[in-house]
Amino acid sequence: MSARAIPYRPHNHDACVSQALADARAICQQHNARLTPIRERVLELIWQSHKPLGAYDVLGELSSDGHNAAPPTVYRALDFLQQNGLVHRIASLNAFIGCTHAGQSHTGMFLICRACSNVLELTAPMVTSEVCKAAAGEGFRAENTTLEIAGLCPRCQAEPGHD
Amino acid sequence: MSARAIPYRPHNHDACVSQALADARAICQQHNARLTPIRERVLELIWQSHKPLGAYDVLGELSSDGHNAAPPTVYRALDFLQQNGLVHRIASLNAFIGCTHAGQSHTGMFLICRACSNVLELTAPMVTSEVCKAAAGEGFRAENTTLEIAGLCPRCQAEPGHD
DNA sequence: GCAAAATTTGCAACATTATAACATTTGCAC
DNA sequence: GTGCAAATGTTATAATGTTGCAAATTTTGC
Ligand SMILES: [Zn+2]
Ligand SMILES: [Zn+2]
Ligand SMILES: [Zn+2]
Ligand SMILES: [Zn+2]
Repeated sequence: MSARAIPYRPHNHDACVSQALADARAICQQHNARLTPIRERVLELIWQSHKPLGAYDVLGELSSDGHNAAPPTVYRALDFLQQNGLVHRIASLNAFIGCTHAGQSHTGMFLICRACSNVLELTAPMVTSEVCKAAAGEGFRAENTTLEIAGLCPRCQAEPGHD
Repeated sequence: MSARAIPYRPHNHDACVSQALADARAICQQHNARLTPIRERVLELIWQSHKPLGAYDVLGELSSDGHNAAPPTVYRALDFLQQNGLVHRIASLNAFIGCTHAGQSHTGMFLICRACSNVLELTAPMVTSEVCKAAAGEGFRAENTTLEIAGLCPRCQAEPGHD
């Protein structure tokens, strides 16, 4: 059996953050999109862990920074990051998570642990194709898929309640 | 090719409502759950169409009824109906829709038309099994799946913008 | 460089969705 | 009927998200 995915094992999370920021800079350059300081800071905050973060949590962190931000500041930054495929919104949690497939065209599928809150984003081609098939079977043209799975991650199955 | 699903063709919607209410009464009896007048009325309101309805829309309709309800009344009724598998919450819309598979154990998959708002609930066993397979591949124990697909229904592909 | 245009940010108010806490009423068992 | 549990009423408040407009910044055209 293969190794657990990143969120499920100890890892150097600073490397996750650095990578995400580097990717973001590259992608924004390609898109001619401006990754301004606020946007970059919001992305960094979103990436502070593999747990999704609410908009008002981001707002709170910005305030701790000494940056006196209002909700629109955060929502606009999040919109920008979503537009550029750098973060995803988790509808079932009203929260946001850094995309681990930035730059790749993909349909995210999110495994959300109800015990530790960590989220793993997967691309599952077979799932995507079955979803399209099911929709097509009803004559429906699928454009955007929300696929969020709540449950227990491997760590929390073994040892409930840890971080 | 087979006929379109109910929401996508003209039909006697009163029959949808009657059926849903009859099913609800039967299911609540089985569960020893009390389908009180308010709960039944909320279910009926949710079923007024195949479009999802927000909690505050329900609240407004109750007020029109002359019933002076407050938000908790509606949310409690909706919780009850969800518990008993009679309605689903559409996370991506913050809205509620009548379950078309009440009484059957199922994982709902919702096709949401962005033009006319109608929602079709499907059960797609192949999708469910691929989702479980993908989750299991990461060691994740899936408990609850949110699967919502936005796009264009067959009618709106042919003739955009109608009801 | 410099003015005009476009984008981004600041800011205040507001809208929508959902819950908490506690009192009151209703249905049911005994 | 009394007592208990479930359901509902009521008030207030929390959490999430948006609108509209002004000020600042960046880009563009010259
Ligand atoms: Zn990490
Ligand atoms: Zn992604
Ligand atoms: Zn109908
Ligand atoms: Zn259903």
